[in-house]
Amino acid sequence: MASRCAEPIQSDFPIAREARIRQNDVSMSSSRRQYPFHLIEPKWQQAWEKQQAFRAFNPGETVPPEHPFGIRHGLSGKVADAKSLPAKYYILDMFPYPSGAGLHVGHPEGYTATDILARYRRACGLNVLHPMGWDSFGLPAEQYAIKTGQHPRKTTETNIANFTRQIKSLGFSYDWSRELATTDVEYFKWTQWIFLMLYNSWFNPEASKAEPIETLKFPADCTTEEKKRAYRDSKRLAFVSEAPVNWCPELGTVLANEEVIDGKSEVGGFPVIRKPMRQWMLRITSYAEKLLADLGIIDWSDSLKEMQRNWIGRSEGAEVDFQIAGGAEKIRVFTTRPDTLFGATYMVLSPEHRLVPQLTTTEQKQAVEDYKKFAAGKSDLERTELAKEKSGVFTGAYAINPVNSEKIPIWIADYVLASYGTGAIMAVPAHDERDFEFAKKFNLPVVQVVQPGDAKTDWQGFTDDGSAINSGFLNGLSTPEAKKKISAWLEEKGLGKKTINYKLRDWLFSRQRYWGEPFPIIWKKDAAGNLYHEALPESALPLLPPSLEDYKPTSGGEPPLARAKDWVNLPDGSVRETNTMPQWAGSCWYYLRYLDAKNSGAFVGKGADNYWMASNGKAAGVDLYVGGTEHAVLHLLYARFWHKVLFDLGQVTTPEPFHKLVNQGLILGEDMQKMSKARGNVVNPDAVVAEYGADALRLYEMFMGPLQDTKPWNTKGVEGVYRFLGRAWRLFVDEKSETAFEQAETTTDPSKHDELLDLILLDGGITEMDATPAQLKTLHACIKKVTEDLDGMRFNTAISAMMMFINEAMTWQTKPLPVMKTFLQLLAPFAPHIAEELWARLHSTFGLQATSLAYAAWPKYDPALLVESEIELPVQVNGKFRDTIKVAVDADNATIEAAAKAAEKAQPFITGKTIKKVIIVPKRMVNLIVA
RNA sequence: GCCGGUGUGGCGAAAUGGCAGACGCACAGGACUUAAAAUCCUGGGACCUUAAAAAGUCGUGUGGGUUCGAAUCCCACCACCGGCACCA
Repeated sequence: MASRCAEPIQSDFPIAREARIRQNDVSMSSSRRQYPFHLIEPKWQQAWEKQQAFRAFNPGETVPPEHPFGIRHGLSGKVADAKSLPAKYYILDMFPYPSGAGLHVGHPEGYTATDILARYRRACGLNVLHPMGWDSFGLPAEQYAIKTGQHPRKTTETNIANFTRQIKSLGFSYDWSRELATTDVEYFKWTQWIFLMLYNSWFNPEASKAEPIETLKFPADCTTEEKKRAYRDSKRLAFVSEAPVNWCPELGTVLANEEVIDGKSEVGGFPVIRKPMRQWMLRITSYAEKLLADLGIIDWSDSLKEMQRNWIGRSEGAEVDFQIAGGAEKIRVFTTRPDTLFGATYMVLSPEHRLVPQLTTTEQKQAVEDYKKFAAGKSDLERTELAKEKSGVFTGAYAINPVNSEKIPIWIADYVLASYGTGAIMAVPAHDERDFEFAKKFNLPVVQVVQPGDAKTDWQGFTDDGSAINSGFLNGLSTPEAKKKISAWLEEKGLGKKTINYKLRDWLFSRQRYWGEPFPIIWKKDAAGNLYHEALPESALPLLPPSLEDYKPTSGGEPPLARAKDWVNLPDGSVRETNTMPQWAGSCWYYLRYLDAKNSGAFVGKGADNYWMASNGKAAGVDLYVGGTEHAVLHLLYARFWHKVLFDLGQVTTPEPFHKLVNQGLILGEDMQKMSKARGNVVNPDAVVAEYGADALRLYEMFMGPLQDTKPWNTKGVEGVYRFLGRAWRLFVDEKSETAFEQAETTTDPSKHDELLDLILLDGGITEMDATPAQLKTLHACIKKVTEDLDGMRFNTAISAMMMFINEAMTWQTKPLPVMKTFLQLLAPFAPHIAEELWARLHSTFGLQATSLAYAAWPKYDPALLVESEIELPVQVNGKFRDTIKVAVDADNATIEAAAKAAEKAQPFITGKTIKKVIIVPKRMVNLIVA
């Protein structure tokens, strides 16, 4: 605090002057720091960086002399092999997109949680890999380039520099030597390389895995080179498809299904329309079954697994062929209810179905054409909005129901999707809500074929299981039995077979953008003048994008890359692919690159993959992955898919990338609304760090509540944990160090900081005396709670345990050195700067050798110290709490019963009554049951 | 509509079958101070009673159930949040 006036005041004038000065003092002292975090935090951040304290070592790498990891584990020089290293722990954050807006308080929430655990596991003796990087391709930098002409790389670099500064100011223990950006040439070279792996592979259904394209056998009719090429191209995991895609005019690009929400783009919320285009697709549908099944071997939340399950959307049923009346063709439908076949009174094809033109009768031709136009013109958004009202037209044609030879009309309607199943359905209006609605609107017949178990239930629109009626040889069978019988019957007659369908669609993988990875693909013409594609050789990688003056799509609607004529057109007449990959490409495998970030010969070295991804006894893959829930069906599904392809091709050793995954909850603004610029409720971490320090921000974000929960920000809450840190500081530091504080407050010269810190002295109450049993008990209770809570990721309650320790320790006259040291170890993962500072001071003051707290072995609690000789037991009468009694911890039931019956406050409730029963739960409570 | 989650003081929360509300915020009172800030101490779910307390009653979204005993387990309902949504 600034000096108080000790001199007697002499005259009126100086009084006024003094008052003015004091007023200044007030405003200054209101921002008086609890402790000099502004000196401590940069100091330790620099120390860690200089020491490379958090560098993780791969087998074969060299541990520098004096490195704290080497000291802890007795390692120096070259690490011979994985066996000479301690067990690994790979803890990963979802890397951020470095936006121009900078870090948001939501980022440090997950990052702090992982940092605490990384530091904890390091203290426990594990070799911890904790990396950070940048998901730096993406639209905003490109849009800025279109507006200003500034190259997206420039914008990206500026933003990365800002993110780096912000993240480093929070003291996270990342291994920065492994930093990567998806826009690095040396990184996206390998993204392109993995694309070539996909391109050069096919999914062998017999082996149920991806294999090199060379293993694909050609069918007999593939006689020419052209036919063989076409056959191969139809089987590749990366293939070209001319199909209706999600086109977003506003963004000027196509989007994947996962990027379209309610008919609008996930980014920006712009309308999306269906448009047929030639696009690159990845055959993720081949992996639907594995992606579903392997959810069983990973430790993710049920809700997240459920989201992926729903997205994959597996459903079991049968395909059934319907003969067209008077025609040669058959229409194949998919149904999950083959047992209702007798109730199929009409059929519906999607308007785009390939048989529609040929089976439409002349009379209906105009109506069908008009309807097709109407349906095609609808945007996805309109389709959803109009979903309530069914529409469709009759084709004039009929089909034959194979079970009863009935002639049933064939309609087209847009409630039948071309892209699911076979694009055609048999309609059973009695037992399907949509068919029922359609039948009502167009007066089509409804035939009941399932009897509900409960006679009171209306059979119209009854979609549950029941028993079959009006169904010939199925009559009387329960729905599951009927399904089995009809499936067998269909297979026997060659009319159909059991099938599994998925909602999951192949992944639309190309974008009409500049700021993404170019495809390593060129297009050529064959003798007949048909275009075909060819991959560039690995030696041509990285394929760099051309430099452009203008980043807009061409006036002809071609992607921006098409503007670079010299780049597109090759001397031999072939042309380059001008689409680029989506932002997801880079994020699909970054966790693998961290394992071996500098490898120039492979996307990841075998040894590195083996060591970091191998099972650590419990799990294989990334041990813990923390990030937001917004990637549930995007990044997390795509990355699993790529990983499985790489696994099948022998490129990685684990079938799943992320063993345990935790979603941190959203942080809302103080007004309980989602933080947004428009609402003006965004909290800037820089401002919080400037006012309270990084340790306080970290601690507050963890103290707010459970990591997974959504919770509102409250600046007063930051002050609360900040005060706690201040109390911790004052527990260690002599109050006479005030002078140094005051100077530290006013000094802006950083070269004075060390000097000022040297003036701060330890509290005289800290001694080398032995701790009292009570002190040991307080400490060990805290060790136990913090350790268990860290294992369970319950950071909020771990912090409250440390608060209790501090509250108790503040009453101590003497503070035993070992107790104080151990407490700092518990605090270190949460608030590493203050803990390191006090740790170093304790050691130097007592003439001890200090190694970085970051690698000090995690303390163990001694259960013997926590044993109570006497315990308090609640006494209940008829289940209601009445009193507590004190008994010896090992008291027998008779003693407890006697004590309970004698409990003073229980007397009014038991005197004059008979005790029928006594329930004693050892060490928990006594319940007296009276009549 | 379907799937998943959540519901506890003025607020963030704790307790996962055994003393509801730990820890923190906000608030109130006190100490220190000429004063304030900071710090330290004390208090606190509601109701009833009281000078004050003690005692008592009620209390974890609502209604029922299981149990000696329920915030916790079961059934039904309500509200909010997230996801999916014509997927046959």
